[in-house]
Parts: sequence; structure tokens; C-alpha cells
Amino acid sequence: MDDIDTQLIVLLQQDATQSYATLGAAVGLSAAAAHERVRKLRARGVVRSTRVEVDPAAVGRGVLAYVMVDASAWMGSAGTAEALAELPEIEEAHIVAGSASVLVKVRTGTTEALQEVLGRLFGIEGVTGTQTIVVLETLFERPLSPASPEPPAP
Amino acid sequence: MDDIDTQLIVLLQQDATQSYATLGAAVGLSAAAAHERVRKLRARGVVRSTRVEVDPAAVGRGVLAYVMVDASAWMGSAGTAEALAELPEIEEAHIVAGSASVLVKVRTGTTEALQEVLGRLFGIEGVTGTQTIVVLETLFERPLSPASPEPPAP
DNA sequence: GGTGAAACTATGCGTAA
DNA sequence: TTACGCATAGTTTCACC
Repeated sequence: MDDIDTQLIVLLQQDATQSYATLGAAVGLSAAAAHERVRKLRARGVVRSTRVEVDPAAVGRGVLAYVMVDASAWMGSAGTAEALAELPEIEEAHIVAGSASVLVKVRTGTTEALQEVLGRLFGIEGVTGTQTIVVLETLFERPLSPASPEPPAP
Repeated sequence: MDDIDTQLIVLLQQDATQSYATLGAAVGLSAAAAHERVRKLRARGVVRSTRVEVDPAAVGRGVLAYVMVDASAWMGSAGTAEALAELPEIEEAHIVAGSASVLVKVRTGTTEALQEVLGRLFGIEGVTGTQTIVVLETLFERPLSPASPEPPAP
């Protein structure tokens, strides 16, 4: 994980459709060398996957909300993740500190559908309450910049 | 946006490195036809970008927190997004309903660095307080499944 | 939407630093 | 170990049906 690896990661986070020749030129390496480095980053699990990013509104998921799910008991058990994963509207689920709670990120097509998701959350064993934060406008969503060597470029 | 478009989106959300021949075979189309559909999905903005997904811990951002940023005034103005975007630890920023607040998703390397980000948030004009939710464990983060035609497959 | 051909890319290998 | 350059196999991307 030297400087060049970091640069490659940043470039691939912006656009993973670039050719290795382009990538190599950008970091001062041959296409083959750039390719070899990216291959190793994948093998080591630093680069997890390559995916397309979709406009949520265009696929019927224009409503975004975060929901704090309060539970009567510890939800760290294996079953919790599965129960939450069964709701396709849930994009992320995190166990959080400070209370017996899980924070979930939910995307639905309408506020009515959001309400229905809340109802189904109550159906999960141990859930005692929810607190919903509805997003009015997303200012930005972006890839995380690696912390390793470089502060924002000069 | 018919059924085949939706299938292509789901496949590309799982793995955007597949060839169009593979993609076409999966949806019952020739490689060229699959390519043409994906090209149009990109042109229409349904598919926004292709990016790699990186392991946060591997790039020095193993600590995740959500921060509610309370403000004395309306933060919907143009300057707010820019001020927040200047903090590289902020991955998402959303304006939320219910109070004069912005919800931000923050990733840092250590809890000390998180504390420092909170300090810098207070430096932004109009910010009167923060409430931080520290994530202990991420259960899952996944691409949103399109709502359009298909419920989970039979 | 399919076909086939041309141009471009990925990727393994031999070699060198 | 890491990078280079070349050769080949595979992919993208046309024009045309």
C-alpha cells in the first residue's frame, strides 16, 4: 500500500471503466504493471468489488430515511442481520453504541411504503420501537478518500 | 425500463466486471444488444457510474459514525454542501426533516480523529451542536434492489 | 435485436532492474 | 519483488441486415 496503490484506488473509485493503459499513464506505470497492482489489491481484499451505481429515484426508490431500531434485547446475534436483510428496502444495517439499537438506511418509492417498512420492522422479534429520520435532500454521497498517505492534493 | 433492464441493473450492481457476452447470456440477449441497453441506461442516467468498492479499514478508515449536525439557521444554502465536502472524512451529507439539521456519515481511522472532525464541524458557520452515533459493527451494506418489476425471485 | 469484422484491452510470459 | 514489452486471447463496438 504505497502512494501509487493509493492513487490507483482513488482513480478506480472515480471511474472503474478506465483501461489499464490510462490508469498506468496516470500513475507513471505501464499498463501491465498497473494491472498487476490492481490485481493484488483485489486479491488482498483492499478492493472488494466493482459495481455500478444507480440513480435511486430511477429504480423506484426516491425516498430515503434512516431508522433507529430500538430493541428490548441484544441484537448482535446472527439472526438479526438475516431478519433485516429480508427487507429489500434496507440498504445498510449497523449495530450502534449507546443503546440496544440498530441503525438502518431505508429506501422506498413512497412515504407510504416507508410506513410499511416500519411496520415490518416491528414484526421482528425484540423490536420495541423506531425513530425515523427522513431525508429531504442529499447534499452528496461520494467514495471515501483513503486516509493513508495523501491529504487533499495541492 | 422493462424487465430486462432491471435484470441488467441487478447483475451490474453485483459485478460490473462481467463481459457483455456473459450479461447477454444471463438475460437472453446477444452481447451487442446487452451492450446497447446498458449504454442507454448510462445515457439516461439510470446507471450513474462504475466504481470500485474499497474496504474502509484497509485504507485507514475503520471507524464509522453518523453525526446529526444541529444548526441555528437553515443550512440548505449552497455554501453548506461545500463546507461539509471540504472534510474528506465525510462520505455522505443529507438535509433531514424535523429540525434544522444535517445528517453526515463520517469515516475516520481512530476515535481521536472522529473527535477532531466533530471539532471542525463546530467551526462551520451556524452549527450549534452535534449528536454522534458510533457504529460498533456493520451488519451489511448492499446495493439497493430496484423496486420496479420484481419482488425477490421465486 | 442479431451478425460479423475491426479495433481495442486484458493478461501471461520472458527478461531486466 | 516489481516493472517492462511483446504476443495472444478475449472484449468492445461498429456498420449492416
